[in-house]
Amino acid sequence: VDVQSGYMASHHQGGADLLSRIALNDNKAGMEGLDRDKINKIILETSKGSKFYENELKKEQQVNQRIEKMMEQKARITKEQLKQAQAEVDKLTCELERSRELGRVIVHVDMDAFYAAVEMRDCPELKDKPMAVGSMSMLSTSNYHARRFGVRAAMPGFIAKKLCPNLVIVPTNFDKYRAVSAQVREIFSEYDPHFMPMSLDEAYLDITEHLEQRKHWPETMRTYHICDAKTGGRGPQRDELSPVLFEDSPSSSPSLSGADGKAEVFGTSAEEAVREMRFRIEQKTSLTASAGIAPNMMLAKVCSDKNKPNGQYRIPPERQVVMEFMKDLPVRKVSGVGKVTEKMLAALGIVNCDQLSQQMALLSLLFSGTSWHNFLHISLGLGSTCIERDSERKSMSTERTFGEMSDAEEQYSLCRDLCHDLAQDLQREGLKGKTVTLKLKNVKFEVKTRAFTLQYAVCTEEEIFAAAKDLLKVEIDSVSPQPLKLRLMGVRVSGFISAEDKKPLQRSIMGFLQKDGSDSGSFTQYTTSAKSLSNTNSGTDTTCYVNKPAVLKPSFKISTQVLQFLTCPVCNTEMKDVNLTAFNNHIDECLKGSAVDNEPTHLDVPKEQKELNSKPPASSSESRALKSSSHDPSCNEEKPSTSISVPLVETDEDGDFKTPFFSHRTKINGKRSVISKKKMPVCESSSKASLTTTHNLEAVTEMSSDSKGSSLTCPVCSQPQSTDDLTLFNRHVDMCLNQEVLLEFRESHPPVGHSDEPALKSVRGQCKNKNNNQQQQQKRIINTLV
DNA sequence: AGGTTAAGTGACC
DNA sequence: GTTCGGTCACTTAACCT
Repeated sequence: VDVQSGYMASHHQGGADLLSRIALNDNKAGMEGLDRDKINKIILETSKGSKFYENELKKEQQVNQRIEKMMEQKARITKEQLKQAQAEVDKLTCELERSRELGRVIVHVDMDAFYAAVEMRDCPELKDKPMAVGSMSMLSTSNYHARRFGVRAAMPGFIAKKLCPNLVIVPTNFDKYRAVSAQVREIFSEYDPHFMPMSLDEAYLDITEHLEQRKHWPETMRTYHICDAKTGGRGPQRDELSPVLFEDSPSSSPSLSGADGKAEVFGTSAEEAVREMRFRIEQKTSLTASAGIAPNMMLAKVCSDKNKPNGQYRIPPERQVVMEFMKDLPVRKVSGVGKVTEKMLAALGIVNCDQLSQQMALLSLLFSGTSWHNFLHISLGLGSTCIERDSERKSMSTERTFGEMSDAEEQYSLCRDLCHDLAQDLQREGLKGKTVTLKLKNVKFEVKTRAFTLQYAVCTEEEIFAAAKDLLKVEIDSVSPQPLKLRLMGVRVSGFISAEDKKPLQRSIMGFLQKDGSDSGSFTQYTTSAKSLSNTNSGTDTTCYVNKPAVLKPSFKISTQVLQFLTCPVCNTEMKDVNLTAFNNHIDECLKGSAVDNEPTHLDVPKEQKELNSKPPASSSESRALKSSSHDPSCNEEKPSTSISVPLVETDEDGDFKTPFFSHRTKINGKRSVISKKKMPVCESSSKASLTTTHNLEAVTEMSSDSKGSSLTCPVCSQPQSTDDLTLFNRHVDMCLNQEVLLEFRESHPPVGHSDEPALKSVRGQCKNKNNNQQQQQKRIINTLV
């Protein structure tokens, strides 16, 4: 009879409830009115006894224990506490209410069953068959026909086959999805040049400005013609307008008779603009999309699901309507509330958002600040109202699942492969990180992560492997003489040196180069790897490299600004009209080259510059990349401001799978703005990050500077500096450099990163301030390297 | 007080 | 017969200094 009822109910259901994480999740569109019991029975029978199933049971019990703890905690809450909590909640509610923003028109667009729809479009035979995209072990998505059988995304193919023996499973074809995605994004950018893609098939738009202008548009600008199969250009024979998603799928353009040449005029309202956008998407790609229109992202996201597929829904910007909408909304529908949160809330008798708002005081006592603040936002129908697309990537990883692997040699070998792949990805984006994490999943599906934070940022295969291998060794040793029986291994690098950390170094080098010291702040260095640079004159790799560094990931903007008459501090060559990136590259190369005993290649900057300026190579893949980039709205903000045409291309291998994900929730809590606005005071950032000039210098610098930054030692003259002020310190370093001590410095400190033992010396120099544990690990790594 | 580490949740398909 | 993914961000809790 009270809030406990939900919990009690689940307790008494016994077995059935124990499987809440295995049972069919019919949260998604197209899954209504299914015979859940029958489907769940099949899923259960197929899963039962498997290692996966056993592990899910274990996790389920862990969640149940969490809930029990929570209930105990709840029992200890006094009326007094509750009252006080309520006051706090009320106060915050007031503030939030005061700052409620209803003025923006936010749209969330989501392609319907995207991968499946693409495959159906390109293979008409699939049209009226239940099909899914993926493999026997995992499905990415399914068409609506298959959903009727309970087949859905994230379901293993073999179970799907049990549910639907006639299911056709098509392997994924990401290149195709990326291409279609690019088409769709072109349309998005016309309604909001700053739209935020969340994945290949999904994006948020702020169409407030568009609507403002649209009001004054003549009808001709809002008129779109239906294109038939011949004039459509895109796509194969289209006997129908779009793939059949659902038998009763609403026709997307009811006013069209289907006759060629017919046109439709769209109105000026938000609904009409979005309907127009969806119409154009369908015309262009033969695929349908659904959309939600609301005053904030959280609501827009919920709305886009409401009339899926091929529909849209709008919440007008009125508080009353918003609250009315939220009242009956199940919490699970909100992005960020997953099955565990759902279950925890259900234990407290909270299923919909109305109940959520009723229990806020209690929740504030049971959950962490961030959690209950998030709940409060949801219960008030609040969400982020500004769409920021830029944000810095926090980590990069790669992992692989495979058949049982017990042989240690094989495991090390795989580990190296992973490091190799990861290093490539990191270098493609010019990232270096300090923390290396190894992820292992054994044959019982138990996941372990083991991390180690180095004193310096790394990005090469050797460096990453040196750490990862060691972490792996510890795990292997811990179970020996039994072997580790793995089914997955992954490697991650995080703790990237941030743009803020890099800036002072640019100031430093700019101060060195331009004695007046004007400007500088806007430059962000592109840290390249010694490895990729060493290939500079060795063929395809080079061209690729030169043309690709402009991958537009948030943390990484290349300055293409032209600086006139730069003089290389190493070889003294004067370079004209070189952008900073090329210049940095040159210096790296020079430093390396002179240490390795000058190969002539590293001085070949004019050639590199020529390549930068010249037309892109004719290689088909690259011209494709260029073409798409010229339309890619993501390039907008970072367009080069100069005559040098460095193509700004999104990585064409990883595309949006690596688009950083930020839920509305993150933003609500203010974290996002904190992150993006945060300007770390220079003094607080660790010394090494701030005083490096290029990454080649960086490692050397670390050797001589104390890891905790209590005293700073000049990397050039090796004299400890009395100041803690990094600006002053940088100035000193600049001066030192100016005095051409550099040459001497270079001879006594051969740059690292080119030999077989990367950064070994810098590791050695760093151990002092570490605790024992880390010291030991560090030593192990050193041994490994040696 | 703040960084690291480990584990888990949630998101996308 | 066998078979349950890959990538990223965030939170939390425990631990360490």
